[in-house]
Amino acid sequence: MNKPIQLSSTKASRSIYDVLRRDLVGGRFKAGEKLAINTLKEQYQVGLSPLREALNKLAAYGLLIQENQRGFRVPKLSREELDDIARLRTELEGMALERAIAHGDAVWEADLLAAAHRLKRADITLDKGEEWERLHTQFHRTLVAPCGSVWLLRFIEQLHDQFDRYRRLGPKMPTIRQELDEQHHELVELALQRDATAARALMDDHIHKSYEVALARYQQHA
Amino acid sequence: MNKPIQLSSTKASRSIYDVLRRDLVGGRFKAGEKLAINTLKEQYQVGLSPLREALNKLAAYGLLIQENQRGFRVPKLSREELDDIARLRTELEGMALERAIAHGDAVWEADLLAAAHRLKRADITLDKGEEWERLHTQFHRTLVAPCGSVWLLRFIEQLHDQFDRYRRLGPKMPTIRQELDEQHHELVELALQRDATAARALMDDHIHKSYEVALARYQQHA
DNA sequence: GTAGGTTAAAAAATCGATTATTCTGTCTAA
DNA sequence: TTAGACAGAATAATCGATTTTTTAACCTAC
Repeated sequence: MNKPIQLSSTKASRSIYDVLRRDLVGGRFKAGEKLAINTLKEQYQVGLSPLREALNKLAAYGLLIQENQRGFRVPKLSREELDDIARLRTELEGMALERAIAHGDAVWEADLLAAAHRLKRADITLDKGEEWERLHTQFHRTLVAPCGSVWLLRFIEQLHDQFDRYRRLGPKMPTIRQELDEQHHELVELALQRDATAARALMDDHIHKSYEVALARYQQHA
Repeated sequence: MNKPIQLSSTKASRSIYDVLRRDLVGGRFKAGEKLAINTLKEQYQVGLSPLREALNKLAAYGLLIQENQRGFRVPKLSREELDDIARLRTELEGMALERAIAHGDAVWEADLLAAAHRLKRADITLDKGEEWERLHTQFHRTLVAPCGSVWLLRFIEQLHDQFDRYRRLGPKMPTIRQELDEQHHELVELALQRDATAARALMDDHIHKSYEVALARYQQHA
């Protein structure tokens, strides 16, 4: 981290939260790293106040650790936490999927097909950049959207971000990655068939496969 | 809201977050109310920067709504949201309780007895002020503490705060309140007996009774 | 009489500078 | 030689003032 990153300007100060969140999830900061506020200020070309407010929000969200009078730090990663996040994500996202299948209407079906299609188009190009990540997140969000619980969706989104921090540091593993891509379409099919049990089982497996990708990093080094 | 509230001083600026959180959960602000930052600044005797950072954190936590360039607002209350919070709290706190009963050790047993005892002492005095609330929260936290999931505990705490916003606006209902007090001891007994199924069932009922207290407010007016 | 536009007042957001705290390296004493 | 304390530098937190944006009132034109 040492060069200016974003100058998308026009109101950038308001979106500094989104940019930082994206960069934190994307692993542009080292885990455990201490954030030098003045450096960030220059890198992101924002004032101190908006920056500090964004950092405070990110700390409350769980993407940063705020230490007494010692600034902000990127949370460390651990296998224990990865296990925790994966397990809880399985429970909550499974729960939400069942409810979404029970309540989703025709609009949802259309949205789901559209989200899956956009994701598939991005799969094909194979470069899997920031845009693929966005579409992938959007797909999973659409899948559980009509679950009827605002708070459940909120927690799932938070866990998703946490999980992605780990997953995106994992190795390529093209076989598993391709299986994961295929599962997205299978999830849509099961959802449209309103087969909650099968859909939930597939979601469990989907998260477990992603978990294995993330876990592979710990089995290599450390 | 129109008089200075806290002058506990010494480092008050750092704890403005805690004070505001307590006051928001405790219902000292009207639901839907717009917070006038300059007024808050005077009421709580803090500077603008610490105050704004606290408000930002509270917004990320879900106790405030942050509107584009229009400051902060206390979230509205609705029966639909109360249903959502109660249902999700039942699921998550039940899940955590089962895990805690499976993993809790002897230290936990002692902590639990202590927390229940302190709460009972406070029950007896019957005035049910801020101190009772603190002990009550602490009791429920102790109950699920050894569940093994940092993230689950985090979400439960968040939901607990949200739930309490509603519960504390409910009517007296002394009969139900007394039943609730008694259930705390029964929960401890079942936890010590490691009867996860019965404990979870009792927890479901416990939350449901609290839910009825909170709900009563909507059945009266509105 | 009302809709749309203009302007003044209020409030929120941001900035630049100041203050307080923590960190780091060095010196002294046991 | 090492532990502890001190001083200076670096950094975080806070403050007061400024800028920007929103809100509300008023005016004009249709």
